[in-house]
Amino acid sequence: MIPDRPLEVLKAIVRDYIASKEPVGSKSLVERHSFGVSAATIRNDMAILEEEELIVAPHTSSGRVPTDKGYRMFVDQLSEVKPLSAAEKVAIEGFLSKSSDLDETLGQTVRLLSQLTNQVALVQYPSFGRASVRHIEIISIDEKRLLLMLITDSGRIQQHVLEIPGGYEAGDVEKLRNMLNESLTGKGLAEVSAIAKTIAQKATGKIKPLAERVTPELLALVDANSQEKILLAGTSNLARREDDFPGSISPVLEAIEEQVVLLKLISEMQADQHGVSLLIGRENSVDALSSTSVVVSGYENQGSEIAKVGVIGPTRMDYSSNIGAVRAVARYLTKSLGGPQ
Amino acid sequence: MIPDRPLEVLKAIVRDYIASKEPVGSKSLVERHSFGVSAATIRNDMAILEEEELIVAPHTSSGRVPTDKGYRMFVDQLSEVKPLSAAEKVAIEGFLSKSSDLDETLGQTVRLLSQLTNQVALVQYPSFGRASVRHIEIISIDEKRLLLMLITDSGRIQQHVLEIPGGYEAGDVEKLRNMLNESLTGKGLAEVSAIAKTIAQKATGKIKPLAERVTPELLALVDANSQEKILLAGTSNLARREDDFPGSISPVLEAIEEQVVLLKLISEMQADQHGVSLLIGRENSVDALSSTSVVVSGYENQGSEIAKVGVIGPTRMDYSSNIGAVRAVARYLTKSLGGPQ
DNA sequence: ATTGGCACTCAGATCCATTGAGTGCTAATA
DNA sequence: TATTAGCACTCAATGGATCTGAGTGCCAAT
Repeated sequence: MIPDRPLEVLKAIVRDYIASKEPVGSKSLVERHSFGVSAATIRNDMAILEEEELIVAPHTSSGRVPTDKGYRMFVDQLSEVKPLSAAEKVAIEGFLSKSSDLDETLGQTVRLLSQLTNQVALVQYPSFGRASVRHIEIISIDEKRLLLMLITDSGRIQQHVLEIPGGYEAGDVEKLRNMLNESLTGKGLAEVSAIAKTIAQKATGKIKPLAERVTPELLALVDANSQEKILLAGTSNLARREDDFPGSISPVLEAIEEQVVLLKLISEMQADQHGVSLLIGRENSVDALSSTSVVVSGYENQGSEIAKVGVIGPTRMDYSSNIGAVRAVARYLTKSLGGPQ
Repeated sequence: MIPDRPLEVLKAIVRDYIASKEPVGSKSLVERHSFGVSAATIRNDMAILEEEELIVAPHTSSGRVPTDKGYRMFVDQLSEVKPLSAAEKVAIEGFLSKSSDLDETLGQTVRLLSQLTNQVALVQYPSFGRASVRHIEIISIDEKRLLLMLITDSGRIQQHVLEIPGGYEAGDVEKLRNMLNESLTGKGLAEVSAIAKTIAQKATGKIKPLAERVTPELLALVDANSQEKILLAGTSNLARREDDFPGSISPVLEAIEEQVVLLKLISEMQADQHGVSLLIGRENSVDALSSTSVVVSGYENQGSEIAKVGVIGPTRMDYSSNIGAVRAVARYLTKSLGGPQ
């Protein structure tokens, strides 16, 4: 077990390094913090930390830098989540209380979070998993085109324009819509496929061709809905931290733009005691992201977690603040979504 | 007037510089191109070009680099638009022929264009200007909530969820929807405001409170619709060109993420003879973008230009290919949007 | 108008000495 | 046993000094 003072030293090293971006040495440590012991003692403590691979020296005889493991210990045991300032709280409330449209809300959330943290922010669209059909609508656009809409109880709205080469009759559309809603409203998206097919079969007379045209599209909508989607904001915040990335930022940006990769990453993350989950450096499996950390938290709609929000930035980030911000934004987002229910 | 050979030299300089990224000198010029004259002669020509501020020497006694003015002359008079390869054409067709949903189409377009050009691609959403109402729909979501939708003839769909604290009756909703559609379908968005207000006033009996609740939201939708919007893709392509930007790319990325700035920029651009319009370097008024060039083309729906697509990248870009790609994508996009009409 | 020749320039590479923050170790101390 | 002062040592970074070579501008000859 590592004694207390060395851990305090680790804490100081992480803080100083985050603040200064320079490897931190024993002398500057005793200057800035009042450990009540001499630099030589601190050096001994640092030797222990190095032994444990919590810190590392970029080159012989230079200051030390936290390792991923060091950061991990820092966030897990040594740091407290920094609560938001009053101003920040006001900003969040003002930002999120405006709209009841999901698209808008998520868009604002991600921008807000990126401003709050000065990192790249991301928000995942409510995922399909447990969602169910709230309503299906078919709207006439013109003589040969219909707009098919699927509204889920997570608030997500998916639509698709449908060509009906031979035209259609308003009454038929009406009937089909009623049929669909009667059998599908409240059903989980996973069940839609089977049910919709039986509807297409049961349909008779004039409605049949229409039903046969519409139901496959409906399934496509469900599919599209199940396609996970991520919103990003503040990419330039990452670029501003250029020198935190060995070589070039470009591969990092590429990886972040690759939604599939990101989705896989965050979907594997499980919240810890703070309600927040994070991956530090190489803890994530994406090579290009080996010098970034990801902080995410789940947000909920009607009491069940539906998706995640978070930030991604250099491992050398201010974990205390970022965890606080992500957690707060996730909470407000939950409130904002769950509120109108 | 500048004689012919110097212009040829300019052309060669631009090409070589784009390819090599190094300032190009007289010797390497005569080596790579067969001018049939000696390096000294080329030097004389270069002196003329420098006189005209078409090229410039980064430092005394080094090769030359094109100025913005030089690039401008290159694209206007010396280069031809490179036609797309067969493979690229196939890629475009395959990409764009899939979907009839505007959101999807634009999303695919912008990704396609960024892949084709290896630049940051952008597409502007159809702008409100000349759009008119195609259809208004009000859908019941649950007892206390309605979904209000506005569909414009440019294909844009805008929606908003509406709380009706006291609940509503289905029949009333139906009546209101019919009223709205009768008076508004086909009207320009600009006229909606006035008309909608008279509807709210004319409404009587039970419908009145509902109308008074819905019409302001409808106006808000029109407003939201008039809010220009840009889709971006391929930001990392810019990062990959890091060294084309003096200092840091970060301000460039910031400027590009700032939609308002970009919108202003591209909305002021008017297509030239190629159907393509471009701003080179400082020709645009945004300081952070002084070392980028913007290539855009308008795309159309039903014969009237509705918005722009294009790319943005370092001034040192391959204009011939990029102009070709942007033009082609704009055309295919027009076809893809206009087609189903 | 073109060219070979030549002196000149200057960014960038290479080399070298210096500096100083920081280390590890040891022997003395509390 | 834990701490400390002292000291030799390391090595990245800094700042000349020098060298190199691609490239220029100009001039006299063709």
